[in-house]
Amino acid sequence: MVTISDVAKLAGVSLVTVSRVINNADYVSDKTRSNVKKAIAELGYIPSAMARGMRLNRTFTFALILPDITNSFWTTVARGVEDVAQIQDYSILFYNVDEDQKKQKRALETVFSQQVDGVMIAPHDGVTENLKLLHQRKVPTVILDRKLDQDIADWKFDFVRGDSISGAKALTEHLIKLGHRKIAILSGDVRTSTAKDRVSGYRMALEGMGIPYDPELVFFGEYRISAGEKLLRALLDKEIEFSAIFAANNAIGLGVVQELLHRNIRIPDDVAVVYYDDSSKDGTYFPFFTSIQQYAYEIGKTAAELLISRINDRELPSREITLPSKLIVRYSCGAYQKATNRPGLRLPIMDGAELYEESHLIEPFLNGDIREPYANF
Amino acid sequence: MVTISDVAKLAGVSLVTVSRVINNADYVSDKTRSNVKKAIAELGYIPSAMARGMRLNRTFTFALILPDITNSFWTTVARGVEDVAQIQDYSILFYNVDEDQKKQKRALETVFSQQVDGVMIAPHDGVTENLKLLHQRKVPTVILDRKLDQDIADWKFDFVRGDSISGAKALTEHLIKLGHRKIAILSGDVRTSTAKDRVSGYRMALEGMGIPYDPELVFFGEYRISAGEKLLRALLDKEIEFSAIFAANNAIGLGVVQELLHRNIRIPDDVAVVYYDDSSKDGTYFPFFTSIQQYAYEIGKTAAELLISRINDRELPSREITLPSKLIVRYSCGAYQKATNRPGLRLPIMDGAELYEESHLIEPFLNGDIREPYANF
DNA sequence: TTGTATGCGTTATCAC
DNA sequence: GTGATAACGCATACAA
Repeated sequence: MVTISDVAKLAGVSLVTVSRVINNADYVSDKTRSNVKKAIAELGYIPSAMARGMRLNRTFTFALILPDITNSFWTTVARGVEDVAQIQDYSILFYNVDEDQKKQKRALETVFSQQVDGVMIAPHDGVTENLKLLHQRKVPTVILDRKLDQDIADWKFDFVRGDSISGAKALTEHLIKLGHRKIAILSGDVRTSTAKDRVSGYRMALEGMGIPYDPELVFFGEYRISAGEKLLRALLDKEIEFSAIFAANNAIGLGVVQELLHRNIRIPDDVAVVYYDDSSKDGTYFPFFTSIQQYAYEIGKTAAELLISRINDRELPSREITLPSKLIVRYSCGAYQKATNRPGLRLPIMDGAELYEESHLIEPFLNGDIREPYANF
Repeated sequence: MVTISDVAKLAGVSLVTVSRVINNADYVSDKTRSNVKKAIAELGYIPSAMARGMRLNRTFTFALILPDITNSFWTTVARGVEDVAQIQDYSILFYNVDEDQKKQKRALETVFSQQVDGVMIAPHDGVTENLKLLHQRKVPTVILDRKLDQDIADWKFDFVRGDSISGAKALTEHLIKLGHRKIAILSGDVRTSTAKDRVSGYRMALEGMGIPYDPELVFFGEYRISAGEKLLRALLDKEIEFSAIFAANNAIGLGVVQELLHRNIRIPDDVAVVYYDDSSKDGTYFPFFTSIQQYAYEIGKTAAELLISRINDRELPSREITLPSKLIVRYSCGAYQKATNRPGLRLPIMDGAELYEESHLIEPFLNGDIREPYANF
């Protein structure tokens, strides 16, 4: 391995001078500088980030800890993070933790040992010991898309999330307007704030429109395909009446659809399905269902920006940013005309499968700093 | 920050002894050991990976350099990599490079400076200077899903990829069997081997069935949505006859579909569409189109296993693994019955959008080590 | 404008 | 069984 001393030797200067050239600090004569640069090029010298990190106590690396890199919502968040990181010359240590307590813990331990400059995490539950460690060790931290239970006013964490409450409210209201009264909601892990908030929004919509909230129709599980299948089975096993299903994320939605297909239950003839987290910018994923689309890319981008600003100034007050969501309404040809009596965008994908699509930005329900979505999304 | 000396002080031993306890090496008396462990717990000591890395010349980290984390194919590959990494206690430095030469170069430079133990990369083109550096610096490297142009027999790189040639051949043969004779293929960047191989497979299918290969119907561009749109426009601008489109990956497919919708061209009434890289295990992504599904998770998993084995033994001969693909045939209700005169799986998603789906493992065309897909996929 | 000396936190080597 | 010391590659305080 070629080190700074090798360069120094070749250039006939001391290694301090080389260091100065690299960090273009202090005074170095033009001649020395060019000599050193030549030597660097000749040897293909690349400074060791490790040695540098040790000396500076700064690694220009942060950790990104996500529940599931296979889920397009998180993928898009990651993309937002990556784009900012690259511009600012940060590297990303990536960890997939599957909403698994143990994996999250192990990821965080690794992260501590790696001495990253900051952490972005979608925590599994409200507050864990691990999160507390982030606070105690004063690691700059951004909480992605979720809330913490515990009062942590002094923790100096930053938060970026979608507006789950209004999103779920809008989605539920859409179903109610279509005439549904018995709406089942299949949500994620009850410990995640989004799973709870989406149920809250659902409840607000019902009660706001004079429909009683029935706990029998509310299910918590996990944000994964298998959970969607399982929750649907649980719902069917109860043998209670319902005409629509609200899947609290895309994975649950997939599970629901699969299980419905498996049982030969038709959508939307027998049951309507809507879901949260339509992360496709393109609308061809899950093309039949009305859904909530979050500004996932913006969530990632904003989070990375917050993190970097905090790394540069740890005394910043805690910031909390909530981004709005979008309701994507999709009807079949006939249903749309019946409901609205006007034409929409026609998606002639295949015989009889025409589709109308409309998109509505949702009014924020939450107080606080609701940022406008960026124009470039 | 609490260091090994802090622990030593508290435990009343030298830091060497603490190191021994941590790495459970050598002889340490049970009493000392438990004292040290207590001190570690009390202080919440976590060893510094950086210092450790410097001393050992080993970071237990590898780099994963992918074209697009937003694409479900790469996402699934990444997931396979992550799962193995986690089990083997490796961290992953992740870089998104967008098939962009400059970004790839910068990622690799960062990677060198980080002194990762190994690199997994889907290289942008056949051979770049950067890749050569990986060889020269003897960084254990796995090339993901692509081939290199240049002869690199002595480079000791490992390779894991899908069987693009047979996949494309099978997909094209499917179209030919449906009666298509003029099939346009919209492929990726001409410098990526997959873009070329998919065209080769396409050509083999045509010529194998006595249909002349027409270069006018062959387009290279990029593996992204915008390129799909652009290539389709280029195709239409030529005003030549065609009845089917072969999109060489899912992103191009999305672009094609969007542009077709935009122009009110119906699928499959006016033109048939098939595509490569249906990475959804669930079949609800892009549900209308016949497609090739690769064993993306296995590609990632295998790659990580190869990398780790090479890290542990750099003298291993270069290995090349090609995983087969699967042809997912999807018909509309009517088309299926017409074509096969038998029933399939009915997907009653919505009025009139019934769908039949069948899946066929593709016989490998390539010689060499073709591994069976794992059962757990 | 340049160089010398020191230390970041760890582990390998050798000595006791 | 345990400890002193050197070394990994770099950047800084200080000296020249």
